[in-house]
Amino acid sequence: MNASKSTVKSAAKRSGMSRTTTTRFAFTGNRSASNKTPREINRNLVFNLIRTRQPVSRADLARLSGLQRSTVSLIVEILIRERWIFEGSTGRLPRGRRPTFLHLNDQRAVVALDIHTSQTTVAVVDLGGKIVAQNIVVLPDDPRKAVTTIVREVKKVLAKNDRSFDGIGISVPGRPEPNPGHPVFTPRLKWSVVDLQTRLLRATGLRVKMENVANGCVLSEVWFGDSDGVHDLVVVNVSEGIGAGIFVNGRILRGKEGMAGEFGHIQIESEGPSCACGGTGCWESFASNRAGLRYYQEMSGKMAPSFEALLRLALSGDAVAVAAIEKMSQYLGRGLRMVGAALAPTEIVVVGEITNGWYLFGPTIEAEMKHNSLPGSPRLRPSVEASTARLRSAVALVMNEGSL
Amino acid sequence: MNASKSTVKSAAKRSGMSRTTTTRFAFTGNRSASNKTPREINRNLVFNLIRTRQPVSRADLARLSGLQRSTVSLIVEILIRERWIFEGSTGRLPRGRRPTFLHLNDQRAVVALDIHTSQTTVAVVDLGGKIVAQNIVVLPDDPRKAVTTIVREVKKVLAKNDRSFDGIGISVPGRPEPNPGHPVFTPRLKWSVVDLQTRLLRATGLRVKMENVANGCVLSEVWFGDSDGVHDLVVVNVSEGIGAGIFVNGRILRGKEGMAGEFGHIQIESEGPSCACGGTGCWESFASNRAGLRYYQEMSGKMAPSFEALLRLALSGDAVAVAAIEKMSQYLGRGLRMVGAALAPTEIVVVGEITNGWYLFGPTIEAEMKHNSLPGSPRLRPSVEASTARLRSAVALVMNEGSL
DNA sequence: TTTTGTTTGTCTACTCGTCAAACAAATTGC
DNA sequence: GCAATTTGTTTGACGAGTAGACAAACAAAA
Repeated sequence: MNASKSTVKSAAKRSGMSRTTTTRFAFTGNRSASNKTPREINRNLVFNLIRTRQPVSRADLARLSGLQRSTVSLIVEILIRERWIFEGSTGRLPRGRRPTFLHLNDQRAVVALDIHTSQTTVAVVDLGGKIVAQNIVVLPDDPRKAVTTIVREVKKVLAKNDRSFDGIGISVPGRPEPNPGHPVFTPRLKWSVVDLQTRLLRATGLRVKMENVANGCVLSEVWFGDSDGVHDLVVVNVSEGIGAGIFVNGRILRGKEGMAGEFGHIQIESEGPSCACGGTGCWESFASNRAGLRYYQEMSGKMAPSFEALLRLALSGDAVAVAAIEKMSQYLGRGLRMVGAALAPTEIVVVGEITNGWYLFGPTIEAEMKHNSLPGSPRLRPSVEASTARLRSAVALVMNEGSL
Repeated sequence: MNASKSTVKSAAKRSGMSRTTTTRFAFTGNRSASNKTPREINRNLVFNLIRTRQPVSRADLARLSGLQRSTVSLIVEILIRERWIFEGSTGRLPRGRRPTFLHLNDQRAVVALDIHTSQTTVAVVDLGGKIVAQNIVVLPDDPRKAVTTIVREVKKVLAKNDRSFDGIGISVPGRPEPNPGHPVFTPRLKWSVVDLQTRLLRATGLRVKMENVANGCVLSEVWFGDSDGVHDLVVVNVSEGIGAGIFVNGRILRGKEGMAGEFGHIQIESEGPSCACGGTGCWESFASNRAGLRYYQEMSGKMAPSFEALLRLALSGDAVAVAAIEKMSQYLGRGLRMVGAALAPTEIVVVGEITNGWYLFGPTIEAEMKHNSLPGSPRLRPSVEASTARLRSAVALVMNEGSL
């Protein structure tokens, strides 16, 4: 009704005035915030700081977070009551009153499963990412027996380790999108991950979370990596196939039905070997471990028993093995350039067996990646201890509510 | 010190108990929240609801947002005081007391610039996305004069339109990452966008924001599109080159130095025409408008004056023109399959001249995209009125604080 | 016309959570 | 022993959302 009141006379002159209203609008999602919201946010913040900086005092937390000491104290009290952390000693000593140091409660742990096509690692990982126990199991061929074996091993490890278990985190090849109704894409497994999930839940009563290998490594990197301000990161997993985990804007990019990051099935040549996905010329048929094995066979006429064996050959000086992996590395680099152009992450981390020969093939991969690349080309580095990363991801999987 | 108190006896048994603690942890960024944070979030929420649902009553807003009516009233009071909205009439009438309807204040507006290599559109767009005035300017070749011309036209449009202007939003080809120190990537422009930015700021005193064309279209789609729950969206801009704007997890994916989405420079064949980026076999050298023109020349020996002309030829039945654009469409589809595999968005929107011939070439593009694609293949559609989308993006650019 | 039921928007009391400042406790240096 | 420094807690003020009561406004039925 009083719209006439808001008539503006001279637009150009008024423009200066309208700038006094500094507030603008952003998309903050479509969930409303209550007066409990700040506590939720700050609780997360404080917990993550304790996780990454432990041992740490309340005063330190206040300085790191920007919150008042009193607020930090209240939040810490809750975290202690809920057994996420506890008070302990040892740490940097300041001049004045001795601080009480806070530690992550490493009595809390998760069961971690790192599933490969043939073997599976069952482990216990504590809240701080330490691998407390570890057990490699070779699975039987029969799908039913495979699942039963895993369940048995999990129960064994639960009984043996006297901890408070929060859940089970599983790393699988493929895309086990957890939303109901959505299909599960795990072409390399002979048995059903959904089946495993329900049977584990029934057998243990624990929450079970599954995740793609590459996404898992991303979570590990983000939770346990020493880099603080990780905002962009792509993990490329090179094994039998190639898949990527994409971390941008503080979250994993999942995409429809969890299929984001399937760079391995992007066609990089119109002609090429046919791929399991039905297409031809997919990146992974040029740059995966299986491609390396194929090149070796083509070059030498002989067949290497496994990629690990081929890599050992190359590292011990076999020229043909080197040439085969070199060719694979070139294609790897070319594909990584594609990843860089698509996403422009600050960093690409390569996970897979080839990282064991990084000093030999890393330069080739990187050179090919940087060749003719656009500005903003990412840093490239091999993952340190991929197995650890995959197991550690279980902690993040089970604990993580939001950015899962 | 009292860590002994937290020792847990039987892990397997206790696991059930630990589930009572339902709260988990997420990454919520590293900024702490104050007790003003909920207001900030809810203010955004309410404003966006008014923007998309106007005219709308306070009671409706409460229902839509999940907030209490009293809370909504307080927020609305602020928004009215700050002149973002005003009370008016007309709207759906319920049984009981007549509601007061809230409208966006369409006296507030921005100047929108849609810059192409040769011509530029200067427009006034109000808060609701309505294009109030529009003026197409052909720029002189001389870089300095080009910038001067734009500044002059902006001043003219400011003087002519009696509104309260909040800023200037500019859509440019290239990647004008606004962070200081970062390089600006606009290879198709002969003059400096940074120069334009500072001169516009000095001449008008208004805030100036620049954005890549594709990202701009994303913003338009998200701000003014009728789809509510847009969470994944990729806009692929096909003109002289090819670039994509990526919207995931409620934000634009920018990447290092704003370079994310440069799919056009991904190599899809190892052999092919050399590209401006220095590489060979880039997608855009097979699927951009310029590729279409090249195909036509190769097929007919004749040269079409522009892609628009070529498209007109095709639409009027010229078989060679159809064949040329058909070939371009096949490559376009193949590249879109790549975009789908990389990001798995729910929807891909194509922007560019070719959308004017969608009924002819759309099916080819879509068929090629779906061919051998993975599960979770995206929907594909042409953008309606690309020029409008680009101009409207100015509003989002100027108003948007967070997801810019 | 009157009555009844519905809907809107405001008001008030209450709760939650952060902040700021004061304060006590603990520790080092002089 | 005393001052300076640092930690962690306590207290009150303030901002913000919730829940429920309330009056006003209106439509439909009596």
